Amino acid sequence: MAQTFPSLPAVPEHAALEREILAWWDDEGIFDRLREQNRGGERWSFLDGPITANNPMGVHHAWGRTLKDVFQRYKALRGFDQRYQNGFDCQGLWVEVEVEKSLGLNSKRDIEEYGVAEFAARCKERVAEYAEVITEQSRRLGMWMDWDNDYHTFSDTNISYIWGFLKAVHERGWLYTGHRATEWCPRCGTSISQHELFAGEYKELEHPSIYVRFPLKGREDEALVVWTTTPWTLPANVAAAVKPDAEYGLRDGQWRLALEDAEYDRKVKGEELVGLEYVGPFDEAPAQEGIAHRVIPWDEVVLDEGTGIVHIAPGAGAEDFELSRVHGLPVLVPIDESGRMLPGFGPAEGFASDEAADVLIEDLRRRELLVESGTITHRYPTCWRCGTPLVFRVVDDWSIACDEIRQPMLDANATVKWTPDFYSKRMDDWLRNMGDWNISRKRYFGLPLPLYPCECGELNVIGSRAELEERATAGLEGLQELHRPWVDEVTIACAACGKDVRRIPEVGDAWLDAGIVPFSCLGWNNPEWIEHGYATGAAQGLSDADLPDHEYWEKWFPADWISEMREQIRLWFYSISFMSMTLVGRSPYKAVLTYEKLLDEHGREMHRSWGNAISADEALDEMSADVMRWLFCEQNPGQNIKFGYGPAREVKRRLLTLWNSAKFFVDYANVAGEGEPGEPQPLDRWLASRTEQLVAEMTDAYERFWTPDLVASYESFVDDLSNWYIRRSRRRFWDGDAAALETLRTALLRSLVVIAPVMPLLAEHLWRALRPEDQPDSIFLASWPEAGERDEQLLAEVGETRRVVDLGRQARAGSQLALRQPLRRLVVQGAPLAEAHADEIREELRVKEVEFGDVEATELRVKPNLPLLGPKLGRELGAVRAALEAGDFEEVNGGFRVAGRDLAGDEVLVERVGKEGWAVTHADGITVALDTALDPELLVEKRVLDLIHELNAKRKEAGLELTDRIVVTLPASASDLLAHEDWIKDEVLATEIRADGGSAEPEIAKA
RNA sequence: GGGCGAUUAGCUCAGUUGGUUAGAGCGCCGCUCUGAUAAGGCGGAGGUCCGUGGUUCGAAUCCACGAUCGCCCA
Repeated sequence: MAQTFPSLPAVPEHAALEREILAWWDDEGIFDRLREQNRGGERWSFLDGPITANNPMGVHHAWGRTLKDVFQRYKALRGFDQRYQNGFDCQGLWVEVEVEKSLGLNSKRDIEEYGVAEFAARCKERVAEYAEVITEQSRRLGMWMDWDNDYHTFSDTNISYIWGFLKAVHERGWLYTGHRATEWCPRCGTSISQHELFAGEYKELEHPSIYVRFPLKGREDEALVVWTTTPWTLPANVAAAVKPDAEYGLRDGQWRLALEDAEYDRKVKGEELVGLEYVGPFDEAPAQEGIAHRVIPWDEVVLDEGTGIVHIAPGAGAEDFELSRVHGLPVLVPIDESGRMLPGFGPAEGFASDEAADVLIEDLRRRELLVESGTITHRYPTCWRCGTPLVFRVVDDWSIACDEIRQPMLDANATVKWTPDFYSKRMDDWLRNMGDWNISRKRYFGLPLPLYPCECGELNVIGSRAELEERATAGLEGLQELHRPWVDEVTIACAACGKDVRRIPEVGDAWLDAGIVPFSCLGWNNPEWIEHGYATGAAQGLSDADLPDHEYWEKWFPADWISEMREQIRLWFYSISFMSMTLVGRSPYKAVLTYEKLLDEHGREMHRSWGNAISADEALDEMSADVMRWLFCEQNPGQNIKFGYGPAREVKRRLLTLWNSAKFFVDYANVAGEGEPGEPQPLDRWLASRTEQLVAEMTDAYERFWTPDLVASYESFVDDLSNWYIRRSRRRFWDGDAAALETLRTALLRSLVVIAPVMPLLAEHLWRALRPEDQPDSIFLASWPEAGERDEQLLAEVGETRRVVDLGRQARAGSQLALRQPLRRLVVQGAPLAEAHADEIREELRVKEVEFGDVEATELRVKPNLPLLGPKLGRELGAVRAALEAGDFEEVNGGFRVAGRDLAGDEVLVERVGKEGWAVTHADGITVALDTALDPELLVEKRVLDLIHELNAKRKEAGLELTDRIVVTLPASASDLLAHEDWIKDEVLATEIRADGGSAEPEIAKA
């Protein structure tokens, strides 16, 4: 081996070597070369779900991005042509809120005063800034993507494709508008969806707690008493609900739920109150004009708080709204988007809903309708973005009816291969339960919904930018991009009556933006390829992405594989599937890898305020990219990962074994120079087979998208490599045996290729240190090592041999005899495969002789071979087992007679225990017996070995090189050891040994 | 209320088609090897395999019911 290798430091400096490799990849254009190499090969279509370009990436993103990169790298090593387009999610409320924060804007009114055009510019700048940050972090993680060709969901191209989808939806008759009761954030001025509600906090808040009289009509001096903590909802009251089967009592002119031990003037069932009319609390307000207030029945009336009579305001409560549908009640919405009382709603108009309380209470008191007034502290939901307490509103929303697409989506899901597979059931469950898709948001920087309803009743839906330009009657000249405010200036002619119509002001749900990606990025229905055609509108200047033609879409749709976290079942997986099923009736993906949530290493959520959050930058610096990737790959994706520096330290230590093995090779290969190749050994063939086994296991795990098996297989391989092959072969390396070195190097190189997708940087570094000159300079340009033939017999033999050695070590440990004490004999029974490896067992256990045969032990232990005897004996097995355990059996020519049955030799497992003067151990049917008798020769050899050990320790202490020769001076008392002079010289690289030393200790000097 | 997961050593987790004494890593204690190792090896302590029933010759594993935790839906 003429090559010399750059020496490796004792431990890897991960962060430094990673930066070096990243820079080298850039300098050499390795990624470009890889794509060039695979161009035109078989396709493997990956589709990247967009990451929100709104903040730096978090460690939880790094998990997903690691998985994506692992499988793209694997497929690339196998020569697949792939798309590497990264995606950024660019518009919607997430971006708006961050921009508002940075600008100090506090409401929609603030935004409008700031200027919607200016605001859009700031949003765009924020996206550009964080797209760059995330890109840099992703590169640092080792992710290979086509970074200048990202797709941005706010491009006009993307928007135009979504318009096409919405038009298709409308043509199918699925698009409708309607009322909806929703939690509402008065600061953000938009509704809070259910999942956003859970993301927010319930805070302990103090609110008014008041009891109000509702005088009954036609019953002088009788009134219902209701309780509320939201006085601002009273001007919207239209009904009062009672529980029909509960008892109510009248006392002092007030109807309330009847208490058991109280006296009343009259008691009735709730149902008797139903239908009564009453005077509402703010009947004089214009909004209340013409409203008949009556008592309605409701089984869900809460009886353990309040008065058992519930004030119903369908425009200000979810349950109230539902009741309004059942009972045909009018819906009055008393507050505007910012939570202010609307004109016409009584004395507090113009006040914010929480500030209205005092005014309203005072007004009620003046009119003698107030029974009681106090405060209550309770848990109340707040906005997850800004912490503002939420209110209820009924709003107009646009939705897509989903009943017709439900079954097709379920059918499509049945064709998808999910990993882990139980997520498939979750997707089914979501699809079976999914409600209509609410697509409108009352905000600014988002997808402009292309809906132009006309007074004449026609709903015009524009299907593309081109169509907009065609039908526009004004406003086109200022249309710099398909965003507000510019797009709002464009009017079109109504298709039905020809009148000018305007767009609705709403923007779209961000999942429309992401869901169209399988079409917009791949050029669906696009007649000709447009260079940089994706970099339109707000995306201009941020990306060079082309808009490919339809032929391209045919090639790359559907995706062979996608991977995102489990939330995406009801988000991205759902939206791309919905849109694909609508447009082309096919699932947009064939296989999915989904993963759970990232927690800190103790299993708590990461929170900046708890001090347990780890940023991606910090993690990349402190634990390094490879180690992070290793942690992510080690994790079962179906379970939450506990991520932190503790687990990272463990990984670093385990990677050290690989490093040490590589370093061992480098050190000895350099010393050996052009050493003579020694005889090929069975152990070499074993390592080659073991490597093929690794390749097969790894290939299988990649094909199953199951990363934990990658890590497990690799760690087990490295353990075998280091603790069996290298340790067993050290003497050959010392001798510079080229066959051993080459065997080790081949195994290292092949194993590095198969682990490279998991830890690309370290693998590349070691590849570069070890690669033969005729191999590619980057590991990623090497090809996948197709698993070759392996000698299963040999693998089994070595497995059994190691088993015997383990048992032998246990026997030695039990006998208190140090391993440096040579022994005469080891007898092995029940391990026929190990027989060919007797020499290795002899060396490992330092015995003179290994004998395969019967251990003549004083006691036999016989156990039933259950897989055989279980089915055969059935219920009788218990008796046989008990008899064997009790020792109640006799040996009959190779088999055993027990409990009246004859058992053949293979139907039992025989172990032998206890023998005078022998140390015996057994497991799994293997028994080893170690002769512990010592004799003078063995005792001297023990002293020689002790001496060798001592001298080598001194060499190390003195800092001698591996090749330095020494002169040894022994104390005179050790002169008898000179009988083994040559042996000692050989082991400690001595040129001379004298036994005339005056000191009690042996001494060494450099020769 | 319905659906989907999880529950195994102090901690983090494996556990194949149901099979003999349920494993690994970390941590703790003791011993030990070393011409690569900051490592490695061996042993020890540490287990109600969430619980209760059932199927079976045999259950951590399969079935039923329940508990706790997490997620989704209502």
